[in-house]
Amino acid sequence: MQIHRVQELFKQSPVGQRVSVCGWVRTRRDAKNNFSFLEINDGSCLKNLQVIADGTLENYETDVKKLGTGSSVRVEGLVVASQGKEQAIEIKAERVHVYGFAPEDFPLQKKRHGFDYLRTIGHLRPRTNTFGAVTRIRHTLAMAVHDFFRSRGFFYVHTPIITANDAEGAGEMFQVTTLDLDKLPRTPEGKIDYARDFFGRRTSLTVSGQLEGETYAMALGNIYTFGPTFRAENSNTTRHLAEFWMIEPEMAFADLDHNAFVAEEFLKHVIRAVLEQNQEDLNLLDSFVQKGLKESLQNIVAGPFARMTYTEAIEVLEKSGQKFEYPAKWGSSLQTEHERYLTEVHLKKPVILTDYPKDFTAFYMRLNDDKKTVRNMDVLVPQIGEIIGGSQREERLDVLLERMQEVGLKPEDYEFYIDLRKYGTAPHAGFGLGFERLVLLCTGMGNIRDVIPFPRTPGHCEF
RNA sequence: UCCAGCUUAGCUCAGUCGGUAGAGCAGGCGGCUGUUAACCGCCGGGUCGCUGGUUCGAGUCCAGCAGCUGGAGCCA
Repeated sequence: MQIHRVQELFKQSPVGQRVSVCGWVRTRRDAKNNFSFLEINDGSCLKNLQVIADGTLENYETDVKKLGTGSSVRVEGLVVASQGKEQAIEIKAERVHVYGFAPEDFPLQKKRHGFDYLRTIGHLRPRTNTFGAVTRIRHTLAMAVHDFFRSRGFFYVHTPIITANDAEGAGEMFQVTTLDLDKLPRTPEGKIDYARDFFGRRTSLTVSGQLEGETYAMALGNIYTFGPTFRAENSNTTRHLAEFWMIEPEMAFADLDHNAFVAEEFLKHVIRAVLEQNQEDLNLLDSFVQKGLKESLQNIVAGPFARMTYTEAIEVLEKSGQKFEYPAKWGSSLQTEHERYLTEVHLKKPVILTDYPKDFTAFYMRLNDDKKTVRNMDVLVPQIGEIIGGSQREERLDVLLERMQEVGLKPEDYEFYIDLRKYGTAPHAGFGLGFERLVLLCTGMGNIRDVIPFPRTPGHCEF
């Protein structure tokens, strides 16, 4: 017999049809008249399916009356109009097969749990309403990312996970090695002999696919990557993970204005997808996790983002009359408190900040004519802060080499990157977006560890 | 890494002025009901994070340690 998904049953309301549903019992309520209500969740949607199981079932006393929260069942029966108010349809069971009981020590109760506790049972937390909703929204976002780029002619490029370059110094890297750490081979000078390592050289997990992505943009035009990245930073915050997924488009013959345009369109596209496809899940999160979530998402897609240069932003902050712990002044980086003031108080919407001082930006960002700032951008959104960082890349070989020297990078370590400027260079631009931060924004969840199925943070690697 | 806070039953939490621990939920038993985070009654359930100190007496005050959470920095 075909297995029906709960979401489909609610959508189609096939009253009178005989169906089969598999899922997990959320709660059982026994009625006196020798029957029980079972609420079954199969993960297809937030709502549970109500099942009427009565004493005529051969295993009513032996099995059905013992079904506790967490048990897994297959229910076969007739779809009928419900007499109750909370649902339009329910199943009158003709057969209830128990795959597995969940004993009384099942850690999830029918009540709400704290997210910290749920984090300690990461294998069971997907069975809660909130994590089901977050997982479905994460899925919608991932699909919408591919949908956005495909519909605009971008090619999906798989950049390497294991890398031999240290990208841009974007962060501390996890080393990849097969050397025996107890018996490290040494060179005559006493250094570790990486020539004898698996790849014959020192390698790490990637911190960004951007540099490799640029090589394909300089051939295929518009490309994007969407894959895992790794940073060994000792960051203990609600916005950082050691393993996270990043989306990095790169566009040939594009300048920063176009880059900003695409970034804004992109954010609006994926948020619209969630607003359209996850209404029930959003309602749950809006009422139990973050009040006003839907409204703030609608606010993001409603109007144009604000645009401002770094220099203008500093002026706004200086004139704000606001007392900051760190006063804003030209030449120093924007603090979290500054970003929050701009998006949440001053503008009350997302803002794209551009043209930061070169001193605290990456070497590959295109130098402006003032020689003091670069053509970069940060997209800041209320609550989350920086969600996108990007730039027009430095396509002029001589300027790039000068910048590398300035920040102490050796050209021989970036030969492939320099070749792109040497042979048929072209203006190009791109940005990077932390996928989990996007999920945070769209779910209203407060901690990034709760929007990725298996979070990795300093001192924590379960499963 | 720095700063602050928290740690009491399986879970969520209360615990006053320092006087040897309480509720709800979950679990068991019974009742009631087309119920819907069902409801009512009864029962079982505790190394109060760990170590030490102050005190006649510490869940409560002090110190150290551990874990967790939040904020900051680094960033996506």
